Amino acid sequence: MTKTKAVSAWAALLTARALIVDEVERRLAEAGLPELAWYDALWALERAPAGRLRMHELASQMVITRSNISRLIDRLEAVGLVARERDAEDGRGAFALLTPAGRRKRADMWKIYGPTIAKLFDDQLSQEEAEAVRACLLRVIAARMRA
Amino acid sequence: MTKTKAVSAWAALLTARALIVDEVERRLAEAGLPELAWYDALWALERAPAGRLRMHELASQMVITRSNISRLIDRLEAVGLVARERDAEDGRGAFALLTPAGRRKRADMWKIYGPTIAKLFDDQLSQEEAEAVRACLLRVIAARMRA
DNA sequence: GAAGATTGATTCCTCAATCTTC
DNA sequence: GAAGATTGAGGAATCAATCTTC
Repeated sequence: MTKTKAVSAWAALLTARALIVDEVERRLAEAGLPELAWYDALWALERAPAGRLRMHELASQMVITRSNISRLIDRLEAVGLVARERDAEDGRGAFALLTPAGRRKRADMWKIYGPTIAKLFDDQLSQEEAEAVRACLLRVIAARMRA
Repeated sequence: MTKTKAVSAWAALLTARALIVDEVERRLAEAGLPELAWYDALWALERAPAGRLRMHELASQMVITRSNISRLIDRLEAVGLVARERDAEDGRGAFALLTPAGRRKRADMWKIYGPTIAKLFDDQLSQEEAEAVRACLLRVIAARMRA
C-alpha cells in the first residue's frame, strides 16, 4: 500500500521501457522508417500462420483497442504493407494479411530495432540476468493472462 | 541481428507492461479516477522539492515532449490539481506546482494503483527476484542516461 | 540568436453508434 | 440478438512555427 523503496522494480520497468522506446523511435525516424507500432503489427502478422490474423486477434496481441486496429490497418494497407482479406467461412470476419513489401519493411526496421535493443538492453545484463528477468516477466504475463 | 529466443526478455517486458497498464487504466476508470498519465505528473511533482518543477524538468522525468506537457498541465490546471507559477529569477521559465487537491488526488489514485501493481506484478515474484529485476533495470536506465 | 514555453495544424487514439453476418 | 468489424465525433499527442526573455 505504501511505497517501500525509493524506486520499485515496477517503476524501474516503466522508466527503462520509456527511455528505450524513445530512443528506438528516434533512430527509426532518423532512418526514414515507420514507428514502432507498425513494427509490432507487422511482426505479429509474420509470426502468425500464413502471415495473417483476424482483426480482433491482432488487436489482442498488440494490446490495443479494436477500433484502433481498423485505422492502423487502413494506414498499413494504404502503403501496401498489409492487405485485407475477407474470411470465406465467416462473412463477418476480416483478415489482415502481410504482403511481401510488408515482410521486407519489417526486416528493414529490425536492422535498426534489433541492434538498438541489443545495445541498450541486453548488453547491460549478463546472460543469466537476462534469462532471470525473462522468466520473471513471463510469469507476470502468465498470471495476467490467467485472470 | 536475428531473434535468438521465441520471446526475448525485452519482448516480455513490453508485453507485461502493456497488460498491466491496461488493467490499471481499467480499474482507475472504473473508480472514476483520471488516467495514469495524470498520476505520473502528480507523483513527479510530489517528489520534487517544494512540490514544483519547471516544465522541461517535468517533461524529461515523464519522457514526454515539451509541447505535450503544456497541454497536460492545461488540463490538470483546469481541474485545480496543479497551478502554474512564473519563475521570478528567469522570466522565461514556468513552474508546475502541485495543489493540495492535486496531492489528495494522487493519494486517491495510489489506493487503486498501488494494490494493483502489488497483486499483478510484485506478488508474482519472490523478494529476491524483485530485487534482482530492479537492479537490472536500474542498470539499463543508468546506461541510457549516460548516453 | 538561443533557451523556455506555448500555440496551430495535423495525425492519431478512444468512445459510442452503426452496419453486416451469424 | 450477439459477434466482428468499421465509422463519426471528440480528445489527446506530435511537429513545426511562434512568442518572450535571456
